Amino acid sequence: MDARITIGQLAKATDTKAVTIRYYESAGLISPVTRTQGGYRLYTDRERDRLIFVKRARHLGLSLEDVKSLLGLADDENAPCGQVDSIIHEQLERIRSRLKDLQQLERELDRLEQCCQADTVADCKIIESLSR
Amino acid sequence: MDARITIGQLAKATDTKAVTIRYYESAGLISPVTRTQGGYRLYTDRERDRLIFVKRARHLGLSLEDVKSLLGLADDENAPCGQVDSIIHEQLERIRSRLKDLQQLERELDRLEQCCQADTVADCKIIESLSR
DNA sequence: CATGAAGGTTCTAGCCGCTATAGGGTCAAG
DNA sequence: CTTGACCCTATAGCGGCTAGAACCTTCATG
Repeated sequence: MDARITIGQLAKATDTKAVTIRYYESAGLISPVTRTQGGYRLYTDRERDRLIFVKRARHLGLSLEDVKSLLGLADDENAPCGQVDSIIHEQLERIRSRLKDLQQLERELDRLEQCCQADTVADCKIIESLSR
Repeated sequence: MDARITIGQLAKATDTKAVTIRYYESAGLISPVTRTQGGYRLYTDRERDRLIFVKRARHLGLSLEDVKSLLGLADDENAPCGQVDSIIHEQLERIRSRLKDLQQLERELDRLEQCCQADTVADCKIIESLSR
């Protein structure tokens, strides 16, 4: 119980790279509970869970800053849930906005792709379209 | 005819920032035709057109590297058009792939947003879902 | 012709989220 | 005690800009 693992073991257990874990530490997300005399970072299950949390949140496209906020909120049982909601909501809005942009882009590229049947650049409608 | 303009005038004419133009130069996209004795960059209509080309291509989400290739191709009337096509085609595929990812993300975030009606973090389904 | 504002120059560093490299030190097994 | 796998810190790089410092040029005005 409360076993200590090294960064490499934590990395394997969470499918993260050790360098990334250290980077998260520098960003204030996850710290080792302690270190060996030689300076090796040591973690417990708690940090493993925390790292899994981070990975899930990152998978949602949230910034490290947002993930940090979520971790802070998760640590406080009595914190109001509204802040969590709004982080998720804002992310959803960002994603929807990017979706719109990309859909527009897809249409433009698709149109461009269709329109060129030339052999050389001289007659290329794509180049023409970019030059106007 | 063949009037020379400074970087600030070029910037205004193309709605680009001067720093960005210099950055494009450092990236090998657009150079001034000449300089004043004092070292000011001077451009002509040709560079203005080139910069507009760059902006349009960037608007399609293409990397500066791709834009550079397109510029090179556009300069050579006899270049085969296939390379242009494939740059556009690959970009379209990238966009489609990102669209898929973002649509998936939207679904996940939407589900998450729906599921939390709690007051505090203790009962928050979002936090729970991230912690599992 | 001198002055001063507006605009130009180069260089360096910062943003995000890592990733890679160099040059070392530590740990546990044999 | 040696070996080899692992770990440490520090620094730089990616893309596509953006911001700032410290300085220089240009040109219209008095």
